[in-house]
Amino acid sequence: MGSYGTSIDRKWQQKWADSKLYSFNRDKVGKKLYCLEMFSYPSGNKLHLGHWWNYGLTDSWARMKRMQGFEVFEPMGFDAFGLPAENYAIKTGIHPKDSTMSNIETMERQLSEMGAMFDWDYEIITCLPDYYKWTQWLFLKLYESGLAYRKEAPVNWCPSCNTVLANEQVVSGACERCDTEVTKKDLTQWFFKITEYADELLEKLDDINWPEKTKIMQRNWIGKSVGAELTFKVADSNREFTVFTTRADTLLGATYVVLAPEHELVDEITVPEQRQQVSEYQDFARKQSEIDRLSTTKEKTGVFTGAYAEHPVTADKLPIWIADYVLASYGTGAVMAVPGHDTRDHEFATKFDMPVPRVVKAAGTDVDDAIPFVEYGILVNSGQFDGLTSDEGKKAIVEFLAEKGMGKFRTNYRLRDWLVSRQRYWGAPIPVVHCEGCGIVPIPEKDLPVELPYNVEFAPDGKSPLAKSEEFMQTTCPHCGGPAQRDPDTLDTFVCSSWYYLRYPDPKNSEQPFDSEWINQMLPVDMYVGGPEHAVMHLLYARFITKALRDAGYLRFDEPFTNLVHQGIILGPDGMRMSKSRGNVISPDPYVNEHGSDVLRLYLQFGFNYTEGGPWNDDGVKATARFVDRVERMVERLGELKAEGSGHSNMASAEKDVNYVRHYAIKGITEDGERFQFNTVISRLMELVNALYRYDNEQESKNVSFMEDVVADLLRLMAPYAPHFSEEMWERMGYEYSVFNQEWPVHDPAALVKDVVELAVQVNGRVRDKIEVSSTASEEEIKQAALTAKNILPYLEGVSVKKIVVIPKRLVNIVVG
RNA sequence: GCCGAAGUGGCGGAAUGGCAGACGCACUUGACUCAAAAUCAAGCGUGGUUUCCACGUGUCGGUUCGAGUCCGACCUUCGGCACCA
Repeated sequence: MGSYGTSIDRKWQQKWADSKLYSFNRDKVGKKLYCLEMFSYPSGNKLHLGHWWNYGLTDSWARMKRMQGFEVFEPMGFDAFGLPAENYAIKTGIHPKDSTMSNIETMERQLSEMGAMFDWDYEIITCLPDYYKWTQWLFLKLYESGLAYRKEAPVNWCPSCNTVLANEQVVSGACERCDTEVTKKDLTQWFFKITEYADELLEKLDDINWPEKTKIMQRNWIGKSVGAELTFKVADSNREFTVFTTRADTLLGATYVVLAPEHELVDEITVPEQRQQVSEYQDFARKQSEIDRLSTTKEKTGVFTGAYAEHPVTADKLPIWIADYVLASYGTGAVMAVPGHDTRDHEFATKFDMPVPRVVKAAGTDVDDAIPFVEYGILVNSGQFDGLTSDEGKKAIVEFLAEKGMGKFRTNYRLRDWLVSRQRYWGAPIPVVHCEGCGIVPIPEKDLPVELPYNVEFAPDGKSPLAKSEEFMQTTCPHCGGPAQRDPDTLDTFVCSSWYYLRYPDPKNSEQPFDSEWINQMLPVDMYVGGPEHAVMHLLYARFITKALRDAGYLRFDEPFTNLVHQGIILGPDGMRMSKSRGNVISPDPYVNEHGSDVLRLYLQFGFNYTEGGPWNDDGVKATARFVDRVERMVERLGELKAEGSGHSNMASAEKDVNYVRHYAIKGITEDGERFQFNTVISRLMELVNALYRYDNEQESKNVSFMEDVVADLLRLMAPYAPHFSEEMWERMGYEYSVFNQEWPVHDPAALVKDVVELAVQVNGRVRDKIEVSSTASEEEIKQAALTAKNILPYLEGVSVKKIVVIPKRLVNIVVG
């Protein structure tokens, strides 16, 4: 057994700390590389393998960058507000602050044992007043910019617990605590106007180096659609409503209209005889989740209101229905139904026995094809618009209505404004007061933070916990000095995490959230690494906040994260997501204690694909422990050989072979490490070690100084991936501290040129023989060698050669027929 | 349901459209050992008539001299769906 283990981990962790090896040198900001890992949420009491997977492996990437000459900034902190701590408090009576701070302490210890380059001088914890003071400041800036506003919005409501539920707490339509059926309730809540930035959020995706799939998801989430808003009058009434449509060309095919069950007009227009049915249907819709409502396979439902709308062109009477497939939150909450040309409308009309006229036909056909026909084509049965193409028709119809003030072109987004109010305790208080005389009054910046009181009642009883704290609620109006009440809600924790990357480089600043001059040098983040579960929401919110602060004059860059990588997810051994309730959470501690931190790190790197993850299985941990021992034995062996003092100094073919593997490894490790492909990095290290062993075993007389050069390169290459161990070996080789101050090796292309290369020879795509040719052979020489290869000749008898494809250094394919 | 991915030996996983299975695990055999462990060496996709041949990357079809890789349809699993973070 080798000597590597936790005592070597401790030794180097201590030395790194004492020598401040990883302290960020502000004078070198010109060479800065801001490497950020999504910070941890301290809900469980311990770090699990998923954290290691994210932080440990990204740290290896950052270490390589450091050796390549970058001044690496790699901070760590905690996203400490949130629902789980509050639920835990309701269950156990332990205060969220106490449980959170104690979890953080444990996690800090475990993170130190990982041996990452975190500079703890820059730690941030979002639930502490010196951080959330600035989260509140952010709210005020958005408010000043007109980007924060209040409106009514529904929340999940449990009538039995009398409380607001998170989506997570609703289990198949029922409250997770008491199993009562969950309904919706409207509350006035704060929103951030992210939709104002919809276009920029869409366009600037082109400028950032993110996984393409993430960009696609964001594009789809924003969901830009270009269309028109058309106005319909309610018959025999002075009321009217607008619909959003991308297919104004099909307007003449509209046979009815549908309002969302929540649409404000529904109660006003419903005729008495339909009232009961309508209100029952509204209840039904209220209990459904949005995902259910958007299902395209479930049977369509809906109810007639008894009222009619006037068709804006023909003045025909169109029945007004309500149906759950129309959402209040998208477009105008109302649609014109064109069953001949829309799949959902078609299903609905068929079910309720309504006519299905056709107003668009495929260009160049007389016979109509599928119904509904959802493609573009030529307008028919559309009166004055007949014969126009769909594109021309859209334009003509909207312009025709626009003249009458009943239509306009309009772009609509699927993206909705960001609801930031939470009726919970464990979050940053919203920094406004409600004054009877002055209305909503923001707290002046100098009075921040609005501190979260420690003593409150968490029990769910229909009120925000803060609303029950008199001491917190009663205050004076900063404007008129009269009595006022604080806002009892707290901010969504996504607000805390939407700007933390701006605080990290300047975390102790008590005058401002950050020094703009400094932050404009340190940002944007050069590499951001976190889970794919954050592909849309967190990343979109952070991008929005960056843009909002830029426009408020605090930042000079447009995008917060230049490069992004998503690590995959390490599942429990059962293939399910690790969770306390499933009892499949794997702790890194036993592995660290038994084998040392680096063995776990190496195994995670070697055993999985970083962007895919997979179920945990520790069968291979022993293998990486063995690899580490193998390297240690090679270092010892080299010591013996040096002591013997024998050997030679030639670079003969045996040395050249080792040198090839060495430079192949340097090239591969540099390239694969760069793109987070750690499993092949470790493979290349193993191949290099295997080559050294083969050389040592097979060569009677060895070139010891050459071997030492190779081992030195091996340790440099291995250092990012096994930092404690490599540092120890580096010291044992008698080299100067620290291996992390060494320059990253660069491969020599000449060492990778082979004199003779082997080519596969195929006949009609099947490998039939192999030939060896000089690496400088011409295409003609290669063809001749292939055509005369021993095993090829039988395949050429009685057929003619039609074509020969030569792929240099790979293969020759002889096509015969 | 919608959006986005992924499916390769007994297992983890490699493969700029170019010899599928690198590197490991497990297993088998040999060396060393009184023995075991450790270590070292060799073998290891399936089938067959075994210097060779056929088959083989979720399923079916297509493009190509050549497809794990590109295209179309489908199946399964995973991530997200706006109050878990």
